[in-house]
Amino acid sequence: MATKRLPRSPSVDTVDTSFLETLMGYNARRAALAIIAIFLVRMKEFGLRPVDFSVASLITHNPGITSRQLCIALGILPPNLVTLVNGLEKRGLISRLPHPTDGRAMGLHLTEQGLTLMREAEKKAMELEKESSHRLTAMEQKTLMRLLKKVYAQDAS
Amino acid sequence: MATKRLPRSPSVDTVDTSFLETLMGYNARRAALAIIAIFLVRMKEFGLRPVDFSVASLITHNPGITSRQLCIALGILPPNLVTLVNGLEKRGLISRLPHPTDGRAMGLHLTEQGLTLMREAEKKAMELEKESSHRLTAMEQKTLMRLLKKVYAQDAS
DNA sequence: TATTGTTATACTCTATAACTATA
DNA sequence: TATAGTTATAGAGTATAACAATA
Repeated sequence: MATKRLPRSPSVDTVDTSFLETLMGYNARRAALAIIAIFLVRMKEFGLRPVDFSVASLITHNPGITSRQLCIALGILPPNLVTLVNGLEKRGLISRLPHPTDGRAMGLHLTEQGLTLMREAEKKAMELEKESSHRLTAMEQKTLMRLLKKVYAQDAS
Repeated sequence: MATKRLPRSPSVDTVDTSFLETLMGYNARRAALAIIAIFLVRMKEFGLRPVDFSVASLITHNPGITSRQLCIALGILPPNLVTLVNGLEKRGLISRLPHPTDGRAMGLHLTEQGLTLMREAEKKAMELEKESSHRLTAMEQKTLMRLLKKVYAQDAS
């Protein structure tokens, strides 16, 4: 067996991330994950992950919304929404009522228990805003919100 | 028109998403997903998903970087990075060389093939910027980038 | 004793095909 | 024929525990 000498690689002292930081996708993903990380911790008491919360919130503000409408609004695929809705129903937070005009569809509604929980959960979610963007001024927060909406506008993904 | 009968579940004509849209996390996630969706399609020719690209890009600009450094910089857990690095190595894009001072670590480097691919991939990634934020002015893009960095600054997640 | 890299593994998230009942 | 909801399932993504080699 011949002795094979491998070249040694120079070590990196501080990692240069400057190129990645020029990419909008990288920055948007990092920012979203940072905010979601806070959300996960603070909303744990309600047993609501970000998507559960989004679904429940849309039902809150759109009584009688259908699964299909939820899927389109949130970019969730129908098979994956089933699990989410079933979970909320099993916890007694929502109920399914027959749709007034479409016999295939079901209208989703909050129960009294669901309403009580969502009132608290949405209040907490609003409080989290301060924590999520505490490094930004009020004006910067408003600007960031507007620009983010502009980025994903017209998108149904 | 006949008399309207009170339905058990009123239907929703247009979905009201106004509350969710007041939340930074919701907007940030939607924006990030919209950009990533474009990335997935356009970078398919290179066989690089967002995380593969991030790993390969950091190796490009930090020759000799270790797995541990990659994990910290990108918020990836060590066991999950192994699969990513193995994939890049099996494709002949990167190679592992012994670390100059730490016998436990390996320095990661691009191969010639990897360098050729990453030059094209990073060029394409920069072109994607126009597509990702074409609804924003140059000034707005600069502002958005700055504010996003401010949101996730000091975060290692 | 602590750290780097790794294996094994489990759990969540996301995606596709196909079925049912209604339209 | 098309659509709403569902089932089953496969593939990504992400998490923890534990181990070998080295510091």
